[in-house]
Order: sequence, then structure tokens, then C-alpha cells
Amino acid sequence: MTRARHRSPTHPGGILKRHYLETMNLGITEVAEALRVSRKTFSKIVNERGAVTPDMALRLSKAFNTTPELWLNLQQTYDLWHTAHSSKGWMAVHALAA
Amino acid sequence: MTRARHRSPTHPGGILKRHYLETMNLGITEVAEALRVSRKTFSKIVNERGAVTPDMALRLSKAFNTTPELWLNLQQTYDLWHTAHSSKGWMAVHALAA
DNA sequence: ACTTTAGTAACCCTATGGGTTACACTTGGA
DNA sequence: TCCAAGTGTAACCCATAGGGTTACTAAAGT
Repeated sequence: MTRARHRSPTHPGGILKRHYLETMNLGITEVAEALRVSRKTFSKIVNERGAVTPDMALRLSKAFNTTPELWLNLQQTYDLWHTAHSSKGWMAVHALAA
Repeated sequence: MTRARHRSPTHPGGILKRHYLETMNLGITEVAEALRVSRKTFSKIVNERGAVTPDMALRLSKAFNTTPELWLNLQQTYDLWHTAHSSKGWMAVHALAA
């Protein structure tokens, strides 16, 4: 089952900012051009105002030599936590299996 | 890195249909009501014409006593494969890290 | 003081999830 | 045979969200 967390999981933008941009001394404009996306699109993600889509995950994986799953998993964990804590319709669902 | 696959990964709808609905002898209408979503919404997913969202993953996890990650991972793998094979803009991205 | 880099707002377009209603098809039981 | 139930889906409506461009503002660095 979902491990209970008290605080929001890390947004992929935070990882990008701290573990990539700052560490490698890269700017948003620079990376956005390398990714072949608009500066706005990348800026939104880095500042945690946008989500990493499958297409963006593929771009990030090529740029930083990682797996696309790394970024999608971060995004998924983030999204799931926020959905679980902001909507409650799913709590009304009753089990069909034991 | 992404493991090369020749064929599309399984859509969560296929798992639902074969491993849950058919096995447990459940109908779409029945499950849709249990999930508290419209028949159409659930039908689209089962017939692989709709995606499992975080909210739906939570509903499915309660109904079938699984983790929401199970469903989201299936969807993610499916989406990633299709994005990688249908768009190619990401291939133009050049590495910023070795 | 000028240039570069960033954050962001405004606006447009497109895609998609989710709901309701309605129609056509299939199947099983009365 | 006839009807009800279950199912797939189309037509519509609404809201959200990603992505692009342009432009303005602010903060650094040269």
C-alpha cells in the first residue's frame, strides 16, 4: 500500500534545479535550448509549476544521460500524493476484492 | 535506460479486463458503480481508449486491494512506449552530461 | 549603462478526462 | 419470441493543462 508521508514528495523540478542545474552550472535558457523546448516550458518545471510529461522525460533522459522513468516516477509520486491529499472521492470506493 | 521492446506494453485496461473483470466475473456497470465513476469512464479504460489517472488509480487500488502505483506504473510504461515511438522531437536533444 | 538570464503574465491552440444523454447491438431469461 | 440488462460509443458540454510566442520586469554580471 501507499506509504504514509507527512510531506509532499520531491517535485522533479527540485531535483533538476539542485542536482543538475546548480551542480553543473547550467542555466535555464541553456538547458531549454538543449532540450529543444521553450524557455517557459522548462522554467515552469524547474520552478515546480509544470509537470514532466512522457515527452519531456525522454528529452531529460537524453540530456542528462538518465532513464526517462526516473523523471516520470518522480512526477508520478508527486502527483499521486497530491491527488490523495486533495480529492477524496476515491475514499468512497468500496472493495470488490478481499 | 529504456529497455527496447518490440511491442506495446500492456495497457492497464487489458489487465483489468483479463485479471479482474473476467476472473472475478464482474461487469463494467458493476465496477463503475463501485468506483463511483460513470460507466463511460470505466469502459474507456477497460477498452484501452482512456488513461488511468492518479484519481482513478486510487479508486482501483481501493476496489481491488492493490497499490495505486500498480496502475500508474502500467499506464506510465504504456504512455512512455507510445510517446517514444510516435514523436521524435526528443531524439534531437543532445547530451549535457556524459 | 548595457546585456544576459529569469520569472511570469497574457493569449492562443489542442488534447484529454469526466459527466450526461441517447442510440444500436448482443445476450440471456421469462 | 420478446424484453430487459449489459455494453460500446457517439455527440455535447465543461474544465484543466501542456506547449508555443511575445513582452514586460527584475536581478545580476561585464
